[in-house]
Amino acid sequence: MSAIADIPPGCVASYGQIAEIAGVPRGARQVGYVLRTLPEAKDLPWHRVITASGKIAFAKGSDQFREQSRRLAREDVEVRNGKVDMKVFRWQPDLDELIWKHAMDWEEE
DNA sequence: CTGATGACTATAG
DNA sequence: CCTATAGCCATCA
Repeated sequence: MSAIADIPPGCVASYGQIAEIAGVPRGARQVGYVLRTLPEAKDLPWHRVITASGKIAFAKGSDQFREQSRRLAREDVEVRNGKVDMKVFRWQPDLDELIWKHAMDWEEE
């Protein structure tokens, strides 16, 4: 089970958050491990996974760092100085359903 | 089995 | 904001 695949475009989630959703309350490091040994052919949105403080988990300037920033920027996620504004881009699983619901309401009006 | 490692996190100074 | 510390836990040598 990879909760990572459920992260919608334009949002990010922390390693701990992913772990929790996946049913592993303290598996933040394991999530990192999984991503590290990730098969490329999976098409998993690994770039939407960042640290709890909103920072990209790579060293600024590294290839991976640039790759992730680029992918995020492309998903309309604003990356400033290697960090993402969690208050704005943090993914909240329930939010999906809410937005969906509201979308329905809007259509009715 | 034991100890080191790391795409982590929370807390304290 | 940054460093130090201490938990955390699957994987590996």
